[in-house]
Parts: sequence; structure tokens; C-alpha cells
Amino acid sequence: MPQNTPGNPEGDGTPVPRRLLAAATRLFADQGYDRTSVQEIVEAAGVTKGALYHYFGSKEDLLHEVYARLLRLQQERLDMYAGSQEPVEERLRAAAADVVVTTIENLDDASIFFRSIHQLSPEKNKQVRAERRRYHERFRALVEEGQEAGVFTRDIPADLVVDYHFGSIHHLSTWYRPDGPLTPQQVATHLADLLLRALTHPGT
Amino acid sequence: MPQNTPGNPEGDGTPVPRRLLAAATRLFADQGYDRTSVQEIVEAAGVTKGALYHYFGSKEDLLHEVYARLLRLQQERLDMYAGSQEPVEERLRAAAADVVVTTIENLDDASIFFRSIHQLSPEKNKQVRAERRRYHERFRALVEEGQEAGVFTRDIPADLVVDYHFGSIHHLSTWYRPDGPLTPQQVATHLADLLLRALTHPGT
Amino acid sequence: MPQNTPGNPEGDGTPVPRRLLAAATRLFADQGYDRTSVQEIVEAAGVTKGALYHYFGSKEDLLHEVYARLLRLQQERLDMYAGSQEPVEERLRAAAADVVVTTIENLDDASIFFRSIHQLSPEKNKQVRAERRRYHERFRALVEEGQEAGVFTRDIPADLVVDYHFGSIHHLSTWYRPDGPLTPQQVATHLADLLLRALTHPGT
Amino acid sequence: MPQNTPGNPEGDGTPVPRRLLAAATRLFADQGYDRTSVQEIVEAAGVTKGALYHYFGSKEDLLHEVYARLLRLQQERLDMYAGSQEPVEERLRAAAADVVVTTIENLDDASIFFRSIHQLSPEKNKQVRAERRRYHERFRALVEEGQEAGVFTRDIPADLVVDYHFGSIHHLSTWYRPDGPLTPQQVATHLADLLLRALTHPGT
DNA sequence: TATGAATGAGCGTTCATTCAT
DNA sequence: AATGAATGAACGCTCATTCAT
Repeated sequence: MPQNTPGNPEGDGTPVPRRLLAAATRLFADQGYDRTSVQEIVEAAGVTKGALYHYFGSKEDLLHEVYARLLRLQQERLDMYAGSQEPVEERLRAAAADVVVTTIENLDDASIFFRSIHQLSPEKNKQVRAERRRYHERFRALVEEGQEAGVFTRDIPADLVVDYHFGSIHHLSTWYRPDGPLTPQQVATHLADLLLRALTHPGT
Repeated sequence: MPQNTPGNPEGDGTPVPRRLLAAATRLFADQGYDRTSVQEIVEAAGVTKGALYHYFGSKEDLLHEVYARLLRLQQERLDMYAGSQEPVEERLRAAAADVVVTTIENLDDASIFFRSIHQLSPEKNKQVRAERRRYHERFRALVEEGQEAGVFTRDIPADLVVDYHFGSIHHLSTWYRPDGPLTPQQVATHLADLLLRALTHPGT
Repeated sequence: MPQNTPGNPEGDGTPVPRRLLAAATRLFADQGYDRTSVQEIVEAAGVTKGALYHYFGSKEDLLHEVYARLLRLQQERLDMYAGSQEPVEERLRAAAADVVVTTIENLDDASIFFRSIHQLSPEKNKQVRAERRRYHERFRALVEEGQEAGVFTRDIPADLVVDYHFGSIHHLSTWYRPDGPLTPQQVATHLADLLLRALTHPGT
Repeated sequence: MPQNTPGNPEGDGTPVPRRLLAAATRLFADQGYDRTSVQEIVEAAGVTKGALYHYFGSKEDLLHEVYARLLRLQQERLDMYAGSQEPVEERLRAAAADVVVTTIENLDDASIFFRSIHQLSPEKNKQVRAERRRYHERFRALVEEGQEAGVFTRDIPADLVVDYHFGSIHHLSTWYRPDGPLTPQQVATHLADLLLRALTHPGT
């Protein structure tokens, strides 16, 4: 009696941990973290509970892994854009647009990120916030660099501008629809433009 | 005659339903809806479960009531500002600033609103979204009125601008701290300014 | 502000205890005793819980009263038929047919009787069984009287014949439909006939 | 190695699902379905609630399983008797007697069946009634077969005769006592005889 | 005679996690 | 590497009954 081999309906070639992560991502995004049971996850992944606990320490770890994956990706790309040789204005614009695109391209991960962070245990919550803060700091540093260089206005606090931009990014998972009128690139261009405009025109 | 009199730690003069609503609001904001048990709520309010279910049909109703309270307040104020005699530019600025102030003044309610809406049953969720949409529509109508009057630019879709503004308002409960450097009014002025600037300057 | 007077939609002339009993009867018959809440009863009767507990000691008392009402009626009629001057054969036939008719005419009460007796507390259950037994004894005495007189066969125990008959009466609430092909009288005639035939023909 | 071994008061060799079913059957028969709590069942079975819900979807499923077990048994035996080569009179007599015997031999199951069917949810109730109806139909077909063959009288509707018989069978759990004067076989012979007599003698 | 707010014990059910195999 | 039976604590909710008014 042959075991699961690549090609079988369940247990297709994909390794078990990745199957679990994919199932969890979809379910968390659809129903929320608290309302998704471990049983549902293992059924969707075609494995048993024992297998899940073999690879992940807890349900919370699964959620954390979704965060970590997206955060690693975005941090890496931010570092790339921020560290390039372009003028600060262009570096900020590119970074601001890129985070919009990657958020839309990973909208499930992103909506889990923004909705479910409060459902982690206090410790894990702290850890994730710290990782997120590191990302924000890098972004804000870029704004401040421009302000120090005299390219961006100081009429408005860098903090507030960054929060303005990230507020709209969090909000994407509420309103953005892949079948809507705007492509990810168009949205990214608009939002980056709004950010830059806020920093390059005189205040009231 | 040891009846409850005002001043008693439990059972102070406040009517039971209000005590329950207050306790629920605090706990939902602190821990999230799903992670707050009915037992915790009634203990915090100093009553029993039976009393809660005497006044509220379900835990979900309690959450809905928090929404409804804030939504009624903001809808009322939006209607007031939007319907005044000022030029459209000033009406939008006033409305945009006001929603920031009332959000900050009711930050618990607001953070519950933005975080917990996904934890409602599909029917209640639909209902709340419909009520919220009505609010958004009114706001967007103001933007479109300005665009038709030629006061606001059409370089950017009204939808996207409104979502940009509300994204930043949702985000307030993430970063705003009452003991931070900015007063609610200052934040409101900045954010309203950013919105108006996005609508009154030429695009890139 | 006029109080409830005869003719008002709720609180029509019928006295409160009777209204409660009527509401309870209908609900118990429809849904069963355990699945009917006191709240439903008082709402159906158009009064409040306090009123119910003013007239009845408990929910169980309400159920007992339904029993008692039917039992009083049937006991009274049995005594009447059994004590008449007719030959024993005719007295049994009349009594056997009459209990069928009164059961069908009070089918709600009867189905409550047969279904819900086991849902009473042990004490009340004992009491009702004792009252019911008195009824059975009288019926059985009639059969035995006929057996002693040589009119009925002794091939079959009186007990068993009586239980046979009452088994079919209990069962009425399961299959009898007012809009079915048989009138109560027709069913009564058939069933009394079956009983008499069992007692007047030689066994196998 | 203090594992559960056969003979231990709890956790004897019997598999958990069977232990649960046995405990539930006894308790439902003693106290009724609604008045038996899940807690009582699992305590009587020596397991925890979690184990019960591992094997059964709900308390209602447990009740349904009791029904199904008895119904399967009786349907099977009825089919056997009804399909034999004997004359229709003998086939009906054998089937009528057999259902009495199996009812007495499974008196707990049977009394649960007759008492608790109304306490099922509407859907389950419908399902069980349908299964029960199939059984009744087969039985009635036998009566009609005899009527068409001219062996049984047509003075009385087949329906009514069948209901008369099953009424007495339902009633068995009310009066039959294992320590009483009659063996199951004797009761069965009497009741089958009554049924046949009703069908083979001329009406009044 | 009647109210209705409040109790408190209990209900059926869920679920993340463990562990012998 | 993986199973799946079993745990045990907690959950949201119901309800007959009480009692100050």
C-alpha cells in the first residue's frame, strides 16, 4: 500500500509545514485567527493534529510565522530601496510605492497581520510590535533624512506622516479588490504621490 | 437597610445596562472581543450573567451597541458639518478634523470598532458595514461636490482619497497616545490639512 | 388610563389562572414540557412571571393541573358509566368508547399526559401515577365483574386486556388526526368493539 | 504500569463509544433525555466530555443511536418473518409476537424510543419518524395482503388495527415488569392472538 | 394583585494541547 | 514523522425562581 507520494491528491509534493502554513493563512484571512480551529487547519492541509504539533509549537506560532514571512520580505525590500544611490525623494517614493504593491500582492498575509496582531499573547504581541517598529523606524529615518536635507517640509512631524501612509496601507485590505478599477501599480503610484506631496508642499 | 447606595464599589448609582456597557467597552478595547469572556464582563460590572442577558440578547449585541453609539455620534456630527452654509472646502475640512477629534475622544470605542468588526456574525457584520457605508458615502459626496465645483482636483479618485483619510483614522488607535506630544486638535488639523492638500494641489 | 377590561386584546375577560393554563396546555402539547420555558408561557398568556408564580407554585404545578383536569373528567364519566343499571357488557362497552371520545376531544391534554408524565419530579410522578391507577382499577374491576359473571372469557388476564385498550388510547395522540377519515365516534366504536371481542370470543 | 485493565470499575475493556452508549441508554431510560445531563453520562461511563464529543457529534446523536440500534434489529426481524413461506396468517402472527419479545428484551431502548422521540430537533425527529414509518408500512402491508386474500376481515381499517397493536407495544414499557407473572413469550402470544382475533372474527 | 430586575446553578459544546504508540 | 484518542478548562447562554416594590 503506497504511501503518499508526489502527485497524490493530498500530500502533493509540497512539504507538510508549508502546506500547513498555506492552509492557516487562507483560513485566518477568511475567518480570523480566533475563529479558526486547529482542526480546520489540519483538515485543510490534509494532515493530522499530531503533524501540526510536530512542526509548530502552537497555533500562535503559526500566526507568528505568517507575520514573519511578510515582514522579512518587506524589510528586505525597504532596505534595498532606502540604501540605493538615488536622491532621497526618489528613494522614499520608490519605497512607499513598493510597500503598497507587496501588501496588495500578499493581501491575505497583510490582512491577517493587521487584524490578528491583537489576538496574540502579550509576549508574542510585544515581539511582533518590536519587529514592526524596526521597519517603521527605517521608513521614518528616510523622511527625516529628507527633512534634514531641506528637501521635505518640517511643517508636519515625520511620525505623523509615516503613520498617515501606513494607515492607508493597513486600510488597503478593507477596500482593495483585485477585480476593481485600479491595478496595484496605480494604487501604489497614487499613494506614494500623496505621501510625497504631503512632504514637499508648504503647509497651511 | 444595607442597600446599594452611590459610592459603593459595586452597584453604585449607575444603572446596570450602562455599567455593563462600560465594562465591556474597556475589556474589549484592552483584550479584544473574542478574548473577553462574558464572565469577565459581568465581574467587572459587579452583576451576574443573568443580569447581562436580561438587558442584552448576546455578547455580540454588547459589541454592536458600542459600534452603534459611536456611529450615531459621528454620523450626526458629519451631517451637521456637511450641511452647513460654508464653502465646500471649509465644510470638508471641518468634517475631516471633527471625525479625528471624536475618534480620539472615544479611542476605546473606535479601536473596538476597527478591530472587532470582523468578529461579528455574518449578519451583524453586514448590518454594521451598511451603517458604516452610509457614513462613508456622505463623506465621499462632499469630495465629489468639491470636484464638480472645480474646487478639488480630479487627478485622484474621490474613493481613494476618502479611504486614505479613513485609513489614517483607523490607524489612530494604533499610535495615538493621550500623553504624547500632540493634542487631538493638533492631530486633527494636520490630518485635515493633508486631506485638503491632496485635493487642492495639482498631481505629479 | 383604563385598566384591562373585558374585550381588551390581552387580558380579555378570562381570568388570569385560566389564561395561563390554556397557554401552558397549548405550548406543552406543541413543544413538550421541558422545552417550554416559563417565559414563553407568560408571554402567550399576556401576563408576567410574577403573576404566574402568584397563582401557581411552580412550572410543575401547571403541568400537574393539566393532568388533574383531564383525569377528573374521565374518572367522573367512568364512574357514571360503570355504575349504571345496564348489563356489564354494555357498561364496559360504553365506558371504553367514552374514554376514546374524551381523549380525542382533549387531545392536547391527553398527549401532554402521556408524554410528559416522566418529566415530573419523583414525588409528583408518584402522585399522578396513583391517581391514574385508581382509574385503571375501576376499569379493570368492570372486566373482572364480567369474568366472574361468566360473560367475559378468562383465557386472557384482565390486566393485560385493560393495558391493551389503554395502550391504544395513549397511542391515539400519535396517529389520530381531526381531519382524517374517521370521526371520534367511529374510532370509539371500533376500539370498544375490539376490546369486547377480545373478551367475548374463545381464545386460540 | 497502572493502565486500565479489564475488571477496573472504570475503563474496563469495553471500548469507550460502547460504554458511553450503555451509560446513556440507562440514564435516558431512568430519567428521560432532557433530564439527563452530558455530565452525568460521561461520569457514568468513566470518561470526560471531550471523549464523548470525540465519538458523538451531540447529545442528540447519542439518543438517535439508541433508536437506530433497536430499529435496525426490529426491521431486520420483521423483514425475515414477513418474507417467509408460511401462510399470511402465520407470518403476521409470528411478526406480531416477535416485536413484542424484542421490545421486552430491549425495554430500556424501547421506552426511550417511545418517550423521547418528541425531544429531538425537528430534523432528527423527521428522520426517525421516516425510519419508523417504513417499519409500520411493512407491517400494514402484511395485514392488507391477508385482507386481499380474504383471510382477514375488512370490517376494520388495516391502519387502525396496526395502530391498535403498536399502541399496546408502546404501552409495554409502562406496565411490563420482568419480575411480573408473565414471561415475554406469554405476553407476546396473548398480544399476537388479540391482533389475529381482531382480524379473523366477524364484526359486531 | 402584579411587576420585572436579578440571581445562581447548570447546560451542551468547543478546543488547544498532550501523549502512548 | 505522524497518529488520533483523550483531556480538562473554559465558553456563551438558559431558566425556574425570588423578592423589593
